[in-house]
Amino acid sequence: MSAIRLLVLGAVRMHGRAHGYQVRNDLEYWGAHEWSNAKPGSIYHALKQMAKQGLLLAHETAPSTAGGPPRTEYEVTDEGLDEYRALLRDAIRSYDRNMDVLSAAVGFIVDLPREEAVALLKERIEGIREWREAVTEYYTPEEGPESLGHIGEIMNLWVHSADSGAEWTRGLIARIEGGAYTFAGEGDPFVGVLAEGEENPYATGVPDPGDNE
Amino acid sequence: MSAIRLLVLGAVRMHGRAHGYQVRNDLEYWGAHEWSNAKPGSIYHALKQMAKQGLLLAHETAPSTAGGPPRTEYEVTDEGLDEYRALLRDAIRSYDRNMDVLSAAVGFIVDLPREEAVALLKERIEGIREWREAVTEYYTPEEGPESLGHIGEIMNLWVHSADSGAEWTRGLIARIEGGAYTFAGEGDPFVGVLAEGEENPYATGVPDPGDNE
DNA sequence: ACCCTCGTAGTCAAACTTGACTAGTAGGTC
DNA sequence: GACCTACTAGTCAAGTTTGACTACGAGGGT
Repeated sequence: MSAIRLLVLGAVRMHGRAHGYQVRNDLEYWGAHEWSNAKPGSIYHALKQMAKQGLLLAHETAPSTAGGPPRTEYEVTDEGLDEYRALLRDAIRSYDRNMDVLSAAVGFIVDLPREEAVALLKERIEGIREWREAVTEYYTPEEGPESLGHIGEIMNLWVHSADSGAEWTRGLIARIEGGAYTFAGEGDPFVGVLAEGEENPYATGVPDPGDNE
Repeated sequence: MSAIRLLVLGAVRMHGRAHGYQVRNDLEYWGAHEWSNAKPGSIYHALKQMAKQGLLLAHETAPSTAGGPPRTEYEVTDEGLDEYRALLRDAIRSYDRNMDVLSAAVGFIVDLPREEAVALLKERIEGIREWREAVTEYYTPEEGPESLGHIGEIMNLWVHSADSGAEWTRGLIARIEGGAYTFAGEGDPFVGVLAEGEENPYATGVPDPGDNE
């Protein structure tokens, strides 16, 4: 599962009502193009698809205030809200070796109560531990680890990265338990979207962090 | 870019001539289903696509030795070999935040001369360093890092993971420079595919390393 | 003889992703 | 006043990925 649905649902929800271009700008503001496949086509596709599935409600709107083609505005339905929360919880809880989903979820984590966030992160650590154990046991041949040759380096890479992920998760838990950030039901929520007309302070023109692909 | 083309080219090349099911088995043997999108559909699609592009040569074959539908065997063309090497070098050199490509490349790294492997890995470290610098500088707001709120945790996650990737890379360089493994032109290459009829010692039946998605 | 399962080899439709393209308005400038 | 660029908002075809499905034969049980 890619992160795009979670990102789009989260963005629309923060606005209450948003059109595709607004979502696009928010994702750029969040830097999501750096760590997820949040390209225009994917965003518009996700909006239409989720509208078809009843997760979003589409409103046709007049041809826009300042130039350009007519736009469609979307609102999250009750069903969409359930889906959003399910995706969010799943993304935090489960270790799936692709960080885009986790990154998106971290951006929305304050939508959960503080205790639940911590509990989910602890589930995550446990999942990493289990995964690590299964993999190291499974890929340890009887003739000793050397019989794998350089192939063992692949497992080494994955285990290394799992350990690093667990360490980061433990750090985040500590900060959250230490009272950092404002979670659900703790007062004014953090505002993470651009208001209509507001410009992205991190927008293009700044040296691109070098996609050396 | 996904890892599937590199994996498929590499698998076919190791056999000299292989049909889709063989490639499929090799990838399972390598554990690629754990760390890449190597599903049957993707593999057969990649084979057909690369045949159409002239990277592979397709041979229609008699309806198989032991049951089942007729199969198509593939061979890597000269053009395909160039592509294979280009993909391999690129995958090692460039930091693209998705480990499946790197994992695949590590599996084939001994196809390169030892010095080149080390040089490419050093390029990789340099790329990570540049990426890290650009990102930390870019996403540090003037009002101090606290103004980002919990959003800063996303950057924290990515930087943490980049550092971990660099550390792993340094470790691998050290092992290679220390003489580990057998590289191109250093004698009998490591055999990493299943012979016809050979069974996968790591095959299913073993507890699945828990895809908690 | 019949059924059931397993292994072999692959196809296919539906969904998703990508990158290039369209189309309209505003604003500057020569 | 004609042209050029930038911004707004989105569409589209081509390519890729997914997960479920097909079809065939061998082997074993009853």
